[in-house]
Amino acid sequence: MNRTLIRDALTNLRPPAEATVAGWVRTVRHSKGGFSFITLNDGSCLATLQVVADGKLPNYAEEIAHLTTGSSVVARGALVASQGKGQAVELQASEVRVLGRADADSYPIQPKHHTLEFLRTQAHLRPRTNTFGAVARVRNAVCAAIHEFFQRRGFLYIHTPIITASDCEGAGQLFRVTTLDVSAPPRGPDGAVDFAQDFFARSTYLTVSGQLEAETCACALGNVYTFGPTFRAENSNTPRHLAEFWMVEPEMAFCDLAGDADTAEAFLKHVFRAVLDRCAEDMKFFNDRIDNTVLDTLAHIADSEFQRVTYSEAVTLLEKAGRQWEFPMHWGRDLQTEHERFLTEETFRKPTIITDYPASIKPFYMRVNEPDAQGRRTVAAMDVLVPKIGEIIGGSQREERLDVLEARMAETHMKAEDYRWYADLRRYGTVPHAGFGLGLERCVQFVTGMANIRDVIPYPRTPRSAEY
RNA sequence: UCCCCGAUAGCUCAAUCGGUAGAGCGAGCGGCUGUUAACCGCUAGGUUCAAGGUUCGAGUCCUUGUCGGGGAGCCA
Repeated sequence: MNRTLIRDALTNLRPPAEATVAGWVRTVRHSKGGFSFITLNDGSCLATLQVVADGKLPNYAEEIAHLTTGSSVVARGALVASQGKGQAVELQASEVRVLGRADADSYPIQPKHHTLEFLRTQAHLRPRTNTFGAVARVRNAVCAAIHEFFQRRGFLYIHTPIITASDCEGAGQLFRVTTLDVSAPPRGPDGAVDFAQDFFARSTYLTVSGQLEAETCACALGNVYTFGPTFRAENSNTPRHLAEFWMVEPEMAFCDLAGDADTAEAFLKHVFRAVLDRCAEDMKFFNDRIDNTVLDTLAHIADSEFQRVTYSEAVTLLEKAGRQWEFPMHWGRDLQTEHERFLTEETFRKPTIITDYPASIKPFYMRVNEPDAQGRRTVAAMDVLVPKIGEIIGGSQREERLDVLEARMAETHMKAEDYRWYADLRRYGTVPHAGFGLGLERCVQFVTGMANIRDVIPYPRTPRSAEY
């Protein structure tokens, strides 16, 4: 069908102009004076187009007069200046074709306010609402900006496996992938399930991170990034966690922690600026209806330096804050949510990059720093914290020294043979390299102000929830 | 997984001390109107999440479970 997107009809066409539009009915107002106003949305933008259907249309009495919210419609006619007050232009229809009716008694999306919780139970229809349409468009703009940032800088987009045998130590619980009959799996002599008979002749899982594989590509191709789905079987029930989410993971050869942090900051600023520039209408909606701080916050961040502090400096700040912490802070403990929020929301009031965490609380692959003046051992790790969401990016410089890496693996009782391929990168032509991971949904949450991560992905997967 | 809160009409909510369930929106019908989530009138619509328990009597109190929300942990 050769149709005009409503976005283009509203912004690019200058009346009078002929146009055919197609979409779903938001509301209908009938006039016994002999015509109807059909408010049409096609998802191309937040705004709707008012279609005026004259009573002389051949299907007026039979179809148009009984049109309901949610019905799909194709309308052809002249785009003209509107006589009414709510809109600049409208479509004076010469033809209105009803493609599919929506029974008003059972259609769940009524022309009224619905709670986000209710709409979550209608995941297949909620994209037809203003909020979820806007989320979808902003999410798309974020993804486009992500690719654009890396492509402009010469990063290669690589694809790391979804099914993996490695568990990226410490990154959480795994979903097992198997074709074995779960009601009667083959068992070995010791009674344990014999995964040697499974599809891959070994235990396999859905990936929790493409980082280790991305490192192998970076250590050949220079700068690369992955952008794909990631799975965590953690029983996390919060507005910030999903069992299936999308992660962006750049990996850069010949790069240290400072370069990693520079890239992360430039990256976030690019994404925020792109959304402000390209999704003005949707962002105004979020600012008006969801969170009246998002526009100011994004504009401020896109133009200002991120705060950078070391973990040790952060601990000192927290100790001197003169606050009663639920979890008293001292060097060596991980930062709790209350500490991260204090730093990013109260102390600095902007995105904050915390670096150089104690080695004891971070995974084996992070590069070990020289001991500090007090002889404390840290690693070249960084977390980027933003107000309200908390950690939006986690990254590090990777340990490129074989002996140090092997010692760290031994410390944490890892099986060296499982990571032989990973150690090979250090065995043959090792280079300093660094990277980070961005949770796409947390980024979309931050940009839109949506409070619950389940509302920034079309079909959220969380514990006990995969209905659609 | 732990701690709090909640579940009543299609949706959003109300129901006093434990006394027999009500409104708005939506829907149907009628009226009116270049209307703007229109407006006015009428009508229909309920196993009060489930299972037990206390009581003459339970939407209301108790127990358990299910689901939802917030906080925490884990993290992105």
